[in-house]
Amino acid sequence: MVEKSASNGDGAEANKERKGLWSPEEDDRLYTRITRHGVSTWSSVAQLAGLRRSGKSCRLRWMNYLRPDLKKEPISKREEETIISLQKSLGNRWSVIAGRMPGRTDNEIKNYWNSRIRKRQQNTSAGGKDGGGCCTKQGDLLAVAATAFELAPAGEQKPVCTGVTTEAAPPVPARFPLFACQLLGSGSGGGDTAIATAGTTQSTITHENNGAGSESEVSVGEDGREDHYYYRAGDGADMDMVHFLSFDDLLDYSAGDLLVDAWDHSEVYCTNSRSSAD
DNA sequence: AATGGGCCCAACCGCGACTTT
DNA sequence: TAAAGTCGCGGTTGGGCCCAT
Repeated sequence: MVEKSASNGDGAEANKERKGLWSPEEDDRLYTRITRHGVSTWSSVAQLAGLRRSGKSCRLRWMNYLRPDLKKEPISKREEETIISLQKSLGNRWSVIAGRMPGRTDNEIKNYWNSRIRKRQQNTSAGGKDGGGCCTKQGDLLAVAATAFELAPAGEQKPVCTGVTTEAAPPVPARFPLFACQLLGSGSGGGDTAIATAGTTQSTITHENNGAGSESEVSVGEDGREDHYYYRAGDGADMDMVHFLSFDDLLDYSAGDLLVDAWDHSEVYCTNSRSSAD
């Protein structure tokens, strides 16, 4: 870093903006100022706290280190899986990813990604191809669900489903970053599951009840109404257009409406007037 | 014990978006 | 409407730690 010592010399240097690592005294000043008086603008915080730091630097220090709600423990395996799945669907939108992971900062996640996951994936991609895009295997779906469950802030981790049929499948979290659905179309589509992350336009659909565990390309798009997406099977697939909703929408339902298996959402659709077919 | 390389992570930089004047 | 100020984001840098040699 630019400088290591907390205290500079006097004179001209005294008015110069400080850079580099923060001293405990600076941390204390900033923390005290913000917890007592809040933030109007970051540049004023720097001034009023008596810090020779830019507002930008103060903001960064607070957001990445001093904020009381930050988790101090290392990123867990499940959190890592969350990062991987969210990065797949959202790209390098670290602040959005961090928003889904309470207690974690964008900088922390970005660093973690750059220093560990990306390198690991680079190594493994030398061997086998990672198809990219969305999850295509039931195991992946469950893994994503498991990690997503961890996303929910403690107060929101209310199990909303019963009758989970597989030990690996957790309850649907209160806030789930993904879209998921069970096809309602007639014929063999009825037992299919689909999952896609918000904002994606392509995914795959996994057939479970036609015996083969095969997959079809599907497209995801908005049907013109708010928070309302459709799934359309690709060429050759034997299913109709279906509606599905984000798990965030599940918050709109009373507990009684949500007594569904994590991977059997048909009841949700049945009770969701907004998602009825046109 | 010395040293060189790799890794981690705190912090800076540049830029675009947004807000205020 | 334009300019200035501010914020927030993603990319990058570089110091320090750890470990193998």
